[in-house]
Amino acid sequence: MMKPDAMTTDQLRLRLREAGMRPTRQREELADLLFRDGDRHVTAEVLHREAFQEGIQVSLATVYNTLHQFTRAGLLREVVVDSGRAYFDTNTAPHHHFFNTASQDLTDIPSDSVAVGDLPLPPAGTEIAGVDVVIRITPRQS
Amino acid sequence: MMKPDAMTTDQLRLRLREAGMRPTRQREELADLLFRDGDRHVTAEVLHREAFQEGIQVSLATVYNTLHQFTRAGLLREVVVDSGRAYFDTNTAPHHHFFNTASQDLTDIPSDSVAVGDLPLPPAGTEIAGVDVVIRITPRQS
DNA sequence: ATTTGTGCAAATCGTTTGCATCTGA
DNA sequence: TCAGATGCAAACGATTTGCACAAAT
Repeated sequence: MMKPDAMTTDQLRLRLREAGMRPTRQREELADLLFRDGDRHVTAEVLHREAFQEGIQVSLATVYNTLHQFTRAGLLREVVVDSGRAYFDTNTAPHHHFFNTASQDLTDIPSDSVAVGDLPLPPAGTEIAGVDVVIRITPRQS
Repeated sequence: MMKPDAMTTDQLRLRLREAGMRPTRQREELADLLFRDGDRHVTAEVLHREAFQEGIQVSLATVYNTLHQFTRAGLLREVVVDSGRAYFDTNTAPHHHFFNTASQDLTDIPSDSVAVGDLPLPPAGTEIAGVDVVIRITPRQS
């Protein structure tokens, strides 16, 4: 059973090639981790630890490089929810997020369940590059 | 001519007291910088430099402490738009932001010009703590 | 007098970079 | 072969912290 945005190894190698990246062992293994199980939200640290646990040998610096290269290639999207660490989302389609401030957990909001109405006109000389909606959630106290 | 959310020194000292903070010289001077001219969006670095230029003597560590204490006291709101530095907004009312990714400039969006429709139900066991909308803008190319 | 705040420098955290070494085409 | 990728450690920028000193109640 395959999630809609999962990719085969071949598709992935092709995308890397198209983005001018060689399909190296590290990039393929990280890509597999990222994309094999559908939507994921990772930090560099988390991905690095996970790779280590799976026996994938890759340095933290390479994880950072790879996350940014994948982002440039359109395979990932960076999500800003914390002014202290960067999150990367394997779902590159426009959508928004819940961020649990207690657990630091980032999850997608089903794309049709938040309607942002008319956007305001951007300031003169600028244009809109993207719209991010983050709903901050906390454990319910009761 | 006074902006609606400007505060007198006395009002401010009272708010500090209510929040359990002593009105010290540094806190009063930083508060004056922050609140005397209406809405502002500052980083710790920017506020520290500005204080220095005005001859206010205060360390960067104290600026950080003060920004967080003011935030806890409800005088400021932290705005997350960059996964590398923290911005603080003197406008604590619910509203949203433009963030110019080229100039790193943060500005308010008039509160009525973005309507976020029905909010989705938060995941089980959680409740909504806040909704942030950030419209990323770039200089218009043309 | 006692508590709280401040400043400094050092520590920490996430992230980036320089450079020698390795690897894929 | 050789441009490009990796790993490591050092550099980095933002932020926090420990602790001696100063200021507020």
